[in-house]
Amino acid sequence: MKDAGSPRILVVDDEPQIHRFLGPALEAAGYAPQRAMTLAEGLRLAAERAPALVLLDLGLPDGDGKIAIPRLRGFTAAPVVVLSARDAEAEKVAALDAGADDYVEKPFALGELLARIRAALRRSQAAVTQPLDSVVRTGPLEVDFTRRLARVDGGEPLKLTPREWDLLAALVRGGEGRVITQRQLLTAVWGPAHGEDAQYLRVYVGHLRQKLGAAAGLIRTEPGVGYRFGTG
Amino acid sequence: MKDAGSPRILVVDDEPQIHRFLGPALEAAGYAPQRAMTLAEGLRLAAERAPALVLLDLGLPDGDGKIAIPRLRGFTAAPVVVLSARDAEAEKVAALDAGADDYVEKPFALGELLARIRAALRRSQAAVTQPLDSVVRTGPLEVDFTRRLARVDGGEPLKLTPREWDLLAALVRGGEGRVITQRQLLTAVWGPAHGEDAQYLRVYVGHLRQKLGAAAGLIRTEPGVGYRFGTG
DNA sequence: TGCTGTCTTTACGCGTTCTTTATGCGGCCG
DNA sequence: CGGCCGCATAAAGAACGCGTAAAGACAGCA
Repeated sequence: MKDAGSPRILVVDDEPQIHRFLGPALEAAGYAPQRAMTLAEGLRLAAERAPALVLLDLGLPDGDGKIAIPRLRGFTAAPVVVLSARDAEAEKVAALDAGADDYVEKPFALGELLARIRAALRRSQAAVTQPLDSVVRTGPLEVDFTRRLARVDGGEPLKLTPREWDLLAALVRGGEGRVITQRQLLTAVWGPAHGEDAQYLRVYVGHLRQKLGAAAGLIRTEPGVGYRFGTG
Repeated sequence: MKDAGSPRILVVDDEPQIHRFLGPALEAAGYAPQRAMTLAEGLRLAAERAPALVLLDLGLPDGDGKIAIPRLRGFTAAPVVVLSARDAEAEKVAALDAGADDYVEKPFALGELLARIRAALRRSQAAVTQPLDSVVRTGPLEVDFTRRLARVDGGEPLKLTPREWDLLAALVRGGEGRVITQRQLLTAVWGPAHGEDAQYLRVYVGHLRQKLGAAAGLIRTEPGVGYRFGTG
């Protein structure tokens, strides 16, 4: 995405107050705000103006904003930052699962919103230019993402089934020391539909630990939450 | 958001005396007071001028100040400090539950009010930077939200159960010195259905204080209201 | 058809965590 | 002074989550 002129930011919200507040603020921050009051208008403008980023309110008069996310994704890769007054965890997860890039709860500080906008734009830039490292070493474990190989202590490549590999990859990609929730792992490996089947995880984490042998300790359980990958 | 010039403080109160008293006092303290006598005017000014903080009286001619708090929260995260009559503890709790950041009992000492204003502004400033680095240090306590870790004096990570972690996170996220009501904590950790089971809080705050050891003093009880996190 | 490897599902033991109840303490008001 | 309320702490049974094993389902393949 080119940075010619001011990046356009499409604001989809039905409250005039929000537009009064955000319009000048976005301009002052060097963006060109586009204004839409309904979902239909938002989708139309997103198609016509090709904004660099979309700020999307979830509570719109003509429908739940969540259903708009897949439709937006159909014709633009612009990051979607969801604005919502609902602080319900479930809403947040549903929006992110639907493809939103970030989520800002509606008592928002302007500074935080701008920081998240910058971060989202930075990511969308980086996604185009920066390939992920294809090989990651962590303690005795070496994971080669492009070859879909994993080995321990430089020995023979592990014989992993597809699901086992996906699970290991999801854990390693999360980064060392980072907790990855059960739902994140389940949606990454089995898809959003199986976000509740935690038993799958127990079974396959068990398989992985067995095959990892000396590196089994790299997968640590975070009870009630998920798993954490890494040493120490 | 630019911090050019003095931070604006919106004072919403129907008593001219209060404005006569607070106006010069706030100016002398380096703020730019904005004056509103009614709820409607206060909301309008809050949207137009984007004040850094709102001082809100609860007893206004055109409606209970409490209902204004969610509306303010819809478009700004500027902290709201409530001015309340002394003997109305229920009012105080309701305002905090509605999203107020702090309360000052009327009649108030100017020094205390200014101190609470400084604290609230400090918190809102911190809120802009915190979500990005996600590590918060407060006295001897260090909390890493993305890693779900907490440690005291740089020692070993605390072994916290899910509920204990959720409770600590809710307290720390509130910011240093901020009061969080029992209901807010209960709904954050146990869900809205358990908004009344204050005994849970006593049990788990007890567990937390025990595990925090030297940092136990960071969780202070606010009798009849909730808990306050932070030093001093 | 039978074999093989993978995935899904069920069952169960075990340790941890949560919930609930009981009890003591201190402040506040009549 | 005595009773009441809210807070803090301890303890015990109930409930839950984790890990493991193992059986059935299903597809690929000879």
